[in-house]
Amino acid sequence: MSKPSNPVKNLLLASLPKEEYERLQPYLEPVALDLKQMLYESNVPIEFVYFPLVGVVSLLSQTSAGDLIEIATVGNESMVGLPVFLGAKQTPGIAMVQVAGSGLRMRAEDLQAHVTPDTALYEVLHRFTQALFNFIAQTALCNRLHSIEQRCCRWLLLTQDRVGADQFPFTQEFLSQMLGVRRASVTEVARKLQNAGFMSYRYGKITILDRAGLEATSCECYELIKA
Amino acid sequence: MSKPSNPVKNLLLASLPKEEYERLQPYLEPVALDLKQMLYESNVPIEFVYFPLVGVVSLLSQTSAGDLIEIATVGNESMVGLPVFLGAKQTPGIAMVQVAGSGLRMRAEDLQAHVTPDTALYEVLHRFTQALFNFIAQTALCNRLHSIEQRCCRWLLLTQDRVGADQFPFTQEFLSQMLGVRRASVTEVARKLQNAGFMSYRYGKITILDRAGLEATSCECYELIKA
DNA sequence: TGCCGCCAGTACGCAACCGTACAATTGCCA
DNA sequence: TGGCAATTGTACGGTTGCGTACTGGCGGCA
Repeated sequence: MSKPSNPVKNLLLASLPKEEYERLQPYLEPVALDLKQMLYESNVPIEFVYFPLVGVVSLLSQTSAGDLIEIATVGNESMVGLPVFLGAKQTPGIAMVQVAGSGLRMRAEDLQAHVTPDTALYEVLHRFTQALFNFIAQTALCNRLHSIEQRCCRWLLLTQDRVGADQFPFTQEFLSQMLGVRRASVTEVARKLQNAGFMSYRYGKITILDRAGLEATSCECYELIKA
Repeated sequence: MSKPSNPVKNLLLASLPKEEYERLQPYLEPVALDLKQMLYESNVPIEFVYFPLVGVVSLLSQTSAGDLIEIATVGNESMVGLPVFLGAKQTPGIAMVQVAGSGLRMRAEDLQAHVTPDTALYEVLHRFTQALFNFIAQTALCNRLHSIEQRCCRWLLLTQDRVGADQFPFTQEFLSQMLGVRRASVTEVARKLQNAGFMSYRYGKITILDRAGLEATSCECYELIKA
């Protein structure tokens, strides 16, 4: 369908014309994305933007009390560091690696200097901005209207989509922080989902067994975000 | 400080150089913003973008069940119709007039044609996009972590800021929909706030009496959004 | 092999909020 | 002016999720 452009496994970069990708390549540097690594912190100038290849990155907001809440997640379909693109040096938000992987990074100055309005990447980032908007809006709604069980399923599905494997590591404690609920609540839901045969887990590792079951238990937000 | 540019009371337009504003003026058309008017609906192509002069516009998300939730509000400091700027014809979101007023509107095609990357407005809209991002992220967090009373105060404060008057019309039913809670819950909070002397109201009209009191009862989200 | 730190299971009382229903009040308009 | 619709007040039981605490299982590391 679409003309083959380049072999990079970040979909955003992969969508670029070959020439443009080659022009940007000197500014791209491979990096590991380590679990719980902070890609940027609250109100600290952003040094790099990241194009994930493998793994999942969470965008978080935090209260002055230190509570963290996941606002959206970003995978290999997009970029971490949108504020740079939008002309901000820093944001009140936080970006943290949720599932370890790897990516390409670019200095914020290079993005600003070389991703100009006449480039394809610029255009794509605009569209991605809109998509992220919809994601966050859906999260705000979901946080207000849906149960822990529903949000839990939504999270598992979204994460699995991005990881691309049936199994991935994370603790209930971690998930409870992302969802902004008690760890005990996650345990209860997890047991329920395991009893239903939708997933199994032990000691920081989860295996998805029945996506359809999870989808049925999740809220519509999952479908909407995916689309 | 800033050079006086033009007398328009939309702060976004007012920040433009005089020449640019004059260039855009032919495409701007004054309109009334009527209570509960839909400026755009879910997944319907957006025809106009709006620069509010007076009044408040809510950005909403909705579920398939028809529940509406307020995601952010927009006043005379900005523009309604960001998706157009970001290259989307439509969004799953909704924009509805929450406090009646007036504004200027521009056809979506005109915005796309005349607000090009070399214009000041383009640059400003980028920054505004980032600001709206922060707003929505804060809403998502607030929806998850804060009480109805806190969110109620936050809403009143934000709305008063935008209205610029101590008194403005709205019903508890309406507010309950914005916050995504029961009408009865709003009634209870409203009575509490009235007894505390922070506000008074009757029959669809509210008067703010003690901003400091509201601010103390509100969550920090108000301060953060304002900044 | 045994210890210790991380992780998950479970329980209990409690507060917030919901769904719902019905009554009381206000203000518009016929 | 009287009636009606819109708005607000209030109550009640039920559910969800919270805060907290304690227990037990797992696995790495000395």
